[in-house]
Amino acid sequence: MKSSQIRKAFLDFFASKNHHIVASAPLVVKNDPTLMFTNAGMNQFKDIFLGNSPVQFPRIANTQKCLRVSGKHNDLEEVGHDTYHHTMFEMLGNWSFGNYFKKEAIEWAWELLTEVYRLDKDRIFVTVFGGDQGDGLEQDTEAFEYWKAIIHPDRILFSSKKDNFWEMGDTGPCGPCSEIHIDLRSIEQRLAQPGKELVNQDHPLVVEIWNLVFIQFTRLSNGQLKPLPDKHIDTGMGFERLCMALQAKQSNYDTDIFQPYIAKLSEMANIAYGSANMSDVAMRVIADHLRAVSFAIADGEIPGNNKGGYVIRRILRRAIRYGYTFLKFREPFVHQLVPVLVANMGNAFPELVAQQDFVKRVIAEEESTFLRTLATGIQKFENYLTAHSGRGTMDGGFAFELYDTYGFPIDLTQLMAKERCWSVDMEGFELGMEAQKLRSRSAASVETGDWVEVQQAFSDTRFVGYDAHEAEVSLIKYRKVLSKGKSYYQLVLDCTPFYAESGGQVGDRGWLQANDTKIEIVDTQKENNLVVHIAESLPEELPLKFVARIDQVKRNLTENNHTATHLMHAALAKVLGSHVQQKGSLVNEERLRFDFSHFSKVTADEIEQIEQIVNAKIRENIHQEEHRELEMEQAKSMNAVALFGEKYGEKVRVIAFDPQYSTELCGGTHVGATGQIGLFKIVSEGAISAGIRRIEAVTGSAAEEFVNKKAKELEALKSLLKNPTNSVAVLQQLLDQNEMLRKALDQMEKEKARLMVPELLEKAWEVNGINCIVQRLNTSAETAKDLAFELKARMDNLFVVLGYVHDSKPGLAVLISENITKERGFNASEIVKNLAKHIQGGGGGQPFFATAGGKNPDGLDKALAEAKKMFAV
RNA sequence: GGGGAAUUAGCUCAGUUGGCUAGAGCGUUUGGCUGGCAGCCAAGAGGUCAUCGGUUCGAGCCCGAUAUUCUCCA
Repeated sequence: MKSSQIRKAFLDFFASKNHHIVASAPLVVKNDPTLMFTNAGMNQFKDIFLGNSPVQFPRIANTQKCLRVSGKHNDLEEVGHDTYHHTMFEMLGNWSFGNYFKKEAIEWAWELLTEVYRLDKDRIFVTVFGGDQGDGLEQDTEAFEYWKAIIHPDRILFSSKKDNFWEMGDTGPCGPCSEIHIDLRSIEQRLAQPGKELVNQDHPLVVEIWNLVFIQFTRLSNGQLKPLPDKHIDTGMGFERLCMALQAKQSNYDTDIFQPYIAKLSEMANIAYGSANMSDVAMRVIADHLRAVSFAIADGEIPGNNKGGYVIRRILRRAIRYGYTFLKFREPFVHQLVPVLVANMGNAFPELVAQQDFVKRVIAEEESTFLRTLATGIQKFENYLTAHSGRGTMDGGFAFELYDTYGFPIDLTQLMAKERCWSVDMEGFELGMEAQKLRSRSAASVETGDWVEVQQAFSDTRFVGYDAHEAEVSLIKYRKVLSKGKSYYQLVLDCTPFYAESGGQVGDRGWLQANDTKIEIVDTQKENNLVVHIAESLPEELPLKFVARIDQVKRNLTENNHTATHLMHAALAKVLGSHVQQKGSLVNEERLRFDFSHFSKVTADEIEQIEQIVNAKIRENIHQEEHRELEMEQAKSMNAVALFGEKYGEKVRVIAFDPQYSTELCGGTHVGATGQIGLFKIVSEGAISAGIRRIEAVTGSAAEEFVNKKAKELEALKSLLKNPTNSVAVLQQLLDQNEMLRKALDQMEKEKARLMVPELLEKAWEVNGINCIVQRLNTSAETAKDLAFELKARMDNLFVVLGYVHDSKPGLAVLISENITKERGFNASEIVKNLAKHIQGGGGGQPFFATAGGKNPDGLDKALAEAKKMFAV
């Protein structure tokens, strides 16, 4: 069975059991402060489990792309070294939200595995939760009974809380689970040791393939468990492992999910897979990481230096590093695998096909950046070895600096050191690392208190802000949050006119008022689907009912910018082409910022065209067309623009300004008619990373101010230039002229020095074969220096002391022919220091030439006199 | 969000306790030599040492701010 068929069979099976099949959520998580990437199939249903969102379909199944780089069983550094760890993987899952429970979950799992996939029943073992004293929980006899009806009790194992009790986090929904394991060893091995003994022992061929979680409790922050009124099923089956089992392979990497990349890599590197351990590891690493990185980029997470972007960068760089070291690639290579990936997975994940070029380009760019980083690191490394030759051990601090500051991988440092028979002080390295981690952690801790529930029976905050700017609301719950020594409160209301930050539009500000108490709301945000109103302080007595009113001025200005963003998005596609995809957006009351995929600078001409189109649309005063509750299919038929990497619900909202021109899926708020925007003006355009440009723009009075300021600046410049007809040419001429004059002046100074030379040479006197010149001048330090060097060129065996006063500051220059410094032991630096005492200064230089400056011009003659004394006739 | 670094010629980079008339290789220009490959020799041009301010007799170097870029951690 091919992997694509295996995936399809799963979805078909659960569809036949009345499950609604949903698309995989994006890999990149938005609106959840605790999570950067989707790391489990249940992520997109978290709000349903938490009770923040209503249940639309009680039965759901899907395949979900997931990414894990850390956690109890996942360390990035291990991926590729074994046969079954991955960064990105697919999780097949079926869900019940308050619908069926343990019986059906167990029976269907068995039916699918043994009747559809026809797995060998003798190879299957299951585990059941064995109870836990600390939590006061009995063993899960219910699950045990259901299993006993279909599988021999010998094959059922009871396991501890560690393995068989699932929790979402420190608090929240949780419950016992039941795992299905499969023994893929050969008959001989199975006879030699019963598979039962290897379950949960990290054996590569006795693996868990499916976890059935029975959510029946919620854990409170005091650690207690509270039974849930509605019980849920949450299952997850590792797709890659399932394929390994069904394709009778010994390793996930031997399945048709990974082999195409390995084959291609093997061809590119001209190294057969299986020929050497480390090259095999490298190929597995790259095959795995290629998938993770490509999917993340397609979902909008670009390699970068913080948050999710940094995770992606680390994964990609790890792939490059393995290719560099073990497959000897010296040019970007990972991006060449993207077409293979698209050919393989494009069918199941259309976003890959649509974004293929972009993904390829971003990866290629990151690859060449990293290869450059490696090159500078190698140079630093070599410099260090030369500077400390003979030591044999590299200082851990330096190794850390190489890693921390120059991004040079520590294992590469170790490898290169080993090749030279050096070692690396790893203790010192770890020390530096720990200090770094400590700093970061202490800077970013957030403490959240328990929710104080004021009212029950709550499903979803109703948003009324599209139509109203104020509303009567009641408080549902609130909590206190501590972050970086500051505390604030989060409030949840039954309904609200406050728009919560999302889709780039900032959250509303405003007030909650009840009789004489007034609470200021400084921001509104979303945590998953939960709308939280943020207040810096709360009154002692908290009323239950309020009038909620938003700051309307801020909202209006924000709407101007949001609508302008839509108009510009459409204009960009028109002017630049259809490859323009939104990659990020920020809309607040001051300006708008829009990131989009495009591979070259937007020219001044194009900017002008874009502004023209947008301003024309503003002047048309187009009325907003809003469709609040559309089926996704309907929206698509209207050609509404949707974003990759954005999770849309079953019902979507569509905003159009002239359906022929701009139609977008959007939850944000907009102007009633475009004329309100007044004026649109692009303020800046630039690159933000490979293949992504950023435009910032302003509207309304802010745009007016911007234009006026520019005009004033230009006026001021022109009037300084005496209002010429062609001010640019005049300015250029002025700059050229300035450069020319500067050089001419330089020449003059040198010339002046040269002219003084004969006169000075005449004043020279000779003592013991040394030609002495001591003279007071009226020049700058620069000229005196030139002069000294001119003299040196004309006369041998020279000893020169020149004194000068420039800008009412005295200075000295001492020059001695090099042969004399050596033969007679004179040192210009020491001499000048001595002489400088008379002018209250100090100085120094090389033995043959030194300068000094001072504060007291009156002492200059004294200094020169002393110089003369040294060589008195 | 918190650290560490970098910014010097068209490019890649040196510049060691502040004393520098700021260097190298590549590239470039000119002249000469030369039968191949990155040909050889000689001479030259090319720098407000990122920007602004400070310390100092003196700053490419020290201190502060800004900008841009790189990088690690969360």
